[in-house]
Amino acid sequence: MFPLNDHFPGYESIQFFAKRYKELDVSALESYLAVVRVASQLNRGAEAYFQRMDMSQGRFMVMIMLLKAGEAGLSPAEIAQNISCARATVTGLLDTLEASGWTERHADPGGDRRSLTVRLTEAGRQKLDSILPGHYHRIAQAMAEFSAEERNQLKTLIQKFSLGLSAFEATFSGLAEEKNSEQPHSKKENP
Amino acid sequence: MFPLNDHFPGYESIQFFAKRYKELDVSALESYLAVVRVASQLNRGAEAYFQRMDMSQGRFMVMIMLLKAGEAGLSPAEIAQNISCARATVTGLLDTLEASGWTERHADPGGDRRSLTVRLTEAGRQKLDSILPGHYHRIAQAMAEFSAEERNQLKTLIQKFSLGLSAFEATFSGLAEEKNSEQPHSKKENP
DNA sequence: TACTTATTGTTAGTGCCCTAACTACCTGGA
DNA sequence: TCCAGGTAGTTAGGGCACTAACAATAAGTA
Repeated sequence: MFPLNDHFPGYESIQFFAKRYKELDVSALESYLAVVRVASQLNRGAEAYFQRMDMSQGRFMVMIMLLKAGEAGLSPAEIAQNISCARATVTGLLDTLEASGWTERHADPGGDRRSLTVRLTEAGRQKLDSILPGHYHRIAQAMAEFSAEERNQLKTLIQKFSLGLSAFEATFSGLAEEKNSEQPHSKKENP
Repeated sequence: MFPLNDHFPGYESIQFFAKRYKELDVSALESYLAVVRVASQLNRGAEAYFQRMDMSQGRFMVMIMLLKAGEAGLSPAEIAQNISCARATVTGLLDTLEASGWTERHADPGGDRRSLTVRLTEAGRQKLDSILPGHYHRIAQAMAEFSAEERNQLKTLIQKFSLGLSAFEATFSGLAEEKNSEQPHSKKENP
């Protein structure tokens, strides 16, 4: 009923590709695909939830950051860095958020006339109060069957996986790009 | 150097939110965020790799499915189902793939004049041969430090997590939608 | 057989995020 | 002091995947 997608990379399927490509490490691919699959499921689920709340993942992340920043606020550039997206993307997100009345742009109190300070409005805080409990509930439910030890194991293994990925990416993007300051895409982390 | 994004949901950050929202299950959220973070990293990495190869994740998945299908080919509707995307999306992907000469649409041999059969061309197969070894190499590298047992643990825990997610989604999307045949979004699974 | 209902692939239009290119502004060395 | 070079936010334009609606065709039923 809800098997996201059973067709795809089932065991026989992996065998098929393993025969054709000797670089394929079967058990590595199995774990990898399991993670990818859950990633997709996660993303889909979150997107659906946020959509029901008249919200998007990107806008949500901005609001989360601003809630945490409090009165001090954040500049668009800081937001972009924190949620790992392009500055231009933040402009768009803020336009939408501001149209809804959930954030405000103010002149930088520090006197840099290029810079802005963005703050959550009271309405914005209330919006988050209407979204976050359900969000956290979803997450708690998803992990309900996990023992404390399992949670730790999962976290640890995933982090190790992340390290493995990073290390590898680093080696060869290091050659090609070397110095590519403006950090591009990536995204999707929501407390 | 490559910490994707350290700013975001660090431990102190979670405490901050835990104070504000009692629904928040700290250890659940920690594991959840670890997965989400890796998901993002994964996606970003794959996207970067495919882009370098003049390819996109969606088009790649279509080609993978077609390679597996062989001479029999697949209809656009089947492709959509297999990779969990909308039929309209497949139309677009096939337009692009066809323009590159990697796939072809043929009249359905079964005689259903609504339906098409899509097949990989020889050039398409060669394209895959130029992409997949690197792709599998990436994956093998990422998992290189994992013992057989760790790979299994990771896979098992992730699958359990997936089940937890599904079970929960099912309960309340069951109420609202009930009968929403045309399966929408989701995506991102590539062997 | 005629009629209703379902399915196929496509088009049109939307949202989100990206890159590239700008203007305005700041900063640090000749 | 002046000016070369960096940084802030924005605009313009593109890619990809989605939904909604469509015409053509198939299948099920009275």
